[in-house]
Amino acid sequence: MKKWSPETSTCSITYTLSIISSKWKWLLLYKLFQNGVQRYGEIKRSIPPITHKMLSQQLKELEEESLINRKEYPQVPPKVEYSLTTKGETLIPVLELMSQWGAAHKPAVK
Amino acid sequence: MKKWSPETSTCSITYTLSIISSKWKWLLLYKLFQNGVQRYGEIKRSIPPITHKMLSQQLKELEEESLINRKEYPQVPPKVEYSLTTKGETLIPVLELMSQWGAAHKPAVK
DNA sequence: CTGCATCCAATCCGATACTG
DNA sequence: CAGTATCGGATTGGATGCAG
Repeated sequence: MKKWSPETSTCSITYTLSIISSKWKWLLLYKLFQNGVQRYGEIKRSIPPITHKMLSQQLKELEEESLINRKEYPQVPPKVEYSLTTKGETLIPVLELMSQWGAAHKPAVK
Repeated sequence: MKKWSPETSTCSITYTLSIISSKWKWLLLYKLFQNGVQRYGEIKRSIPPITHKMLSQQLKELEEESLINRKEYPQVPPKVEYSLTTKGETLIPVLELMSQWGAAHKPAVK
C-alpha cells in the first residue's frame, strides 16, 4: 500500500496500518507465529501463491520494522532463518483474532 | 490489493485478508465503530487524507461484503447514513486490538 | 449532498535473469 | 539457497467533471 504519514490522523489504528499495510505482511507474521523459526524456502513453500520477489521484499520490510529477526548462517549454500521478534510477538493476539474471524465467517470449505 | 482466491491456502487468516485487504477498509470500519451511524460527508471530514473516489469505492465494497449498512433518505439534497452491520460488529475486537497495538507502539506524539 | 465516470500518473507485482 | 535487479503489463488511486 501507499506511503502514509501516521500523523495525518490522531487515530491510533492508523499507526498500526501504516506499519503493516499489506496482506502479505499479516500472513507472513501469522506463518512465523504458527510454525516458529523458519527458513526462507520453508516460508516460500508454505505460501504457494507468493512470488520470490514479494517474499524477499516483504520480509525485508518486516525486518526493518523490527517485527522479525533474520539470522544468517555464514555457510555455503546459505541458510537464513526468520522468526518473530519480541515486538512481533505482541501482534499475535491480533493475528489470532483475524484468523478466528476468518474461520467463523468463511464459506464452508468444499 | 489484488484479487485473491482464499482457496489458495487452507489458512483461515487468508480469508479475512481476502475480505478486508486494504488499509482504508479497516480504518472506515473503525471510524464507524467509534462514531456510530455517520453520513457520507461526516466520514469524509473525519479522514482528511481520503479522497472522494476512495471513500465511495471502499464504502461500496464494504457494503457488498455485508460489513456495513447503507441507508438512503429519498430527499433533496440526498442524505445517506452508514453503520456497521451485525457482521461488521464482529470485527470490533480486531479493530480494538489493532488500535491498542498502535497506541502502545507508535512513537510519542510530539 | 452523494455517487459515478474518465483521464492519467504512480505503483505494484509477476517473470526472468544474474550474483555470491 | 537466499537475495538483488530489471522490464513491462496490470492495477491503483488522485484530480476533475457531470448527474440526480
